[in-house]
Amino acid sequence: MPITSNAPAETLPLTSELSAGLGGTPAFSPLYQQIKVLILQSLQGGEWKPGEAIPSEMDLAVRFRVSQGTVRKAIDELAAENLLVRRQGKGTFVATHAAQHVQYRFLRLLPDSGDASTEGPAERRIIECKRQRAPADIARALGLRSGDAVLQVRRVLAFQGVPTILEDLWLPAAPFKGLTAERLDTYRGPMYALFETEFGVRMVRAEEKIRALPATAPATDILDIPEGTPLLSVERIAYTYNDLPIEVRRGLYRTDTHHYQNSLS
Amino acid sequence: MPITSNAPAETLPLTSELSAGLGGTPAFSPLYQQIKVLILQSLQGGEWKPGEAIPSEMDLAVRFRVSQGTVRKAIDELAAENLLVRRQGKGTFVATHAAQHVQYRFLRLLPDSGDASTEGPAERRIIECKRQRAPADIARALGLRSGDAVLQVRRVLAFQGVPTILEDLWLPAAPFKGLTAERLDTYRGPMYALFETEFGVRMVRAEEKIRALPATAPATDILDIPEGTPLLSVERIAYTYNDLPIEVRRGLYRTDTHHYQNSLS
DNA sequence: CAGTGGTCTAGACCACTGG
DNA sequence: CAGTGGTCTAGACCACTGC
Repeated sequence: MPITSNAPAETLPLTSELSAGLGGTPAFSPLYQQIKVLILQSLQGGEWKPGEAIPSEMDLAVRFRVSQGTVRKAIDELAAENLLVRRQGKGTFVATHAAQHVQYRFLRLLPDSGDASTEGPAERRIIECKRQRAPADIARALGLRSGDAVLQVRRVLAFQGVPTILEDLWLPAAPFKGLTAERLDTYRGPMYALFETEFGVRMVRAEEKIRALPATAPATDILDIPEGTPLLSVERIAYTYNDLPIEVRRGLYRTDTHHYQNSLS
Repeated sequence: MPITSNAPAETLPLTSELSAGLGGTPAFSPLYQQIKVLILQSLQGGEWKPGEAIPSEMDLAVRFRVSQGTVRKAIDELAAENLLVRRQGKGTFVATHAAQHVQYRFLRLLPDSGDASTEGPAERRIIECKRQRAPADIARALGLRSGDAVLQVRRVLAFQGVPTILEDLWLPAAPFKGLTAERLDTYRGPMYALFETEFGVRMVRAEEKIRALPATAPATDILDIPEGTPLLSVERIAYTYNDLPIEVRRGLYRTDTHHYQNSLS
């Protein structure tokens, strides 16, 4: 047990300290959970960047003054949450939205026949990217004060020439200072990969609310469909480390040749 | 290592035997994976029924002649797949669709405001349950020959008096022999729980394809909505053990007061 | 209090990767 | 070949449950 450590290790994980809170719940936290938090902090602080390898399990065990098995369990959980990727014989790497074998990790829309690979990459077009005051609902979702500055992006995704997705995004202006339509247009690769490399913001997980809605004003033109055509409305809130909401995205999906795929278990 | 076992243990897990396949791939399989398969077979064979406790880790370790840690890792994975449920201090239990704190584990439709608990349980009405020959697409999805007998069930779910979901189900007739509208009507609890207790069929996972469609003939009447109203079309294939498809379900969801909720990571 | 799952360790060995 | 993650073991101890 690393409890008796006196040499300056790192941030000493101490079960006893954590347990010694105020009256309430004992708040017992296993060692590996504490290690997990420490690793998380290093990820968050940018000590290891997306795509890079983190130190080996043995190195981390020495650094945190615990056994390899304990580090292992911490990494196991982080890998299960898709924050880290293990590769036998090579190392453990920080997950990234770039250079993954799937183009868009959070996009669940697939072509009805054949697989996505036969379809080729989506064609993207940025319609606008402007700075504005946050509407009340967006501010609430992002944890901002109503009226705080946000960036709004509108874009279209097309598959094989057919415009299929119209999306509006809202991002807090502060962390994304300098984001322009030009930059979005010229970047090759997923938008979330650009966010990682340019702004150090990594999208970790997201929640989506899905509804069926009739097509109205701007969507009918942009997606070239008759008014009232049923569309899939996908409202996403994406979170970065520490469950901090960092993006609101509202998408309208045509589902005449594609479908939203979901796995339940 | 249990390789040298000569006393009749159970079904001796032998890495070497598995590796000794034909030329092709070496097909190395860790011990814990082999234990996992053995546990899976016991689940499948009904040795432990849904809701029951399986033997303790130590008992299983003795039975399979491996260490507790190896059994533990096998159970960990089965628990991660929602086939088993661990309860500290009590034991490990076979997962069940009955008596879970969520009413329908596979239903992702939630009320827009408030949580599902404030809404109360769904009211259910069976419209029909008939035996027929499988249409080609259903037969294909279920791995049957076209024309094989299937049961078709049509039902409506209503929330607070508002009919919201119209569902059609197809089940292979053989395993569900004796299923009637009467039985479905009188059963209290999720339909999947009835399938477990009455027919020994446990739904393990499912895939859903989601689209937006305009309401047409039967749905307009049953859900009491105008023709053309956008509805969420949810096509589900549910699988039992061994990835065997066992149910096709086509649902039409009203999403004016509810939404389909999904988590991405 | 006994029995269960949960944590932690230490050490041995295996499988995979790349130089 | 060395270095990495992956497997397996054995044993000690902890936390939770229910009798």
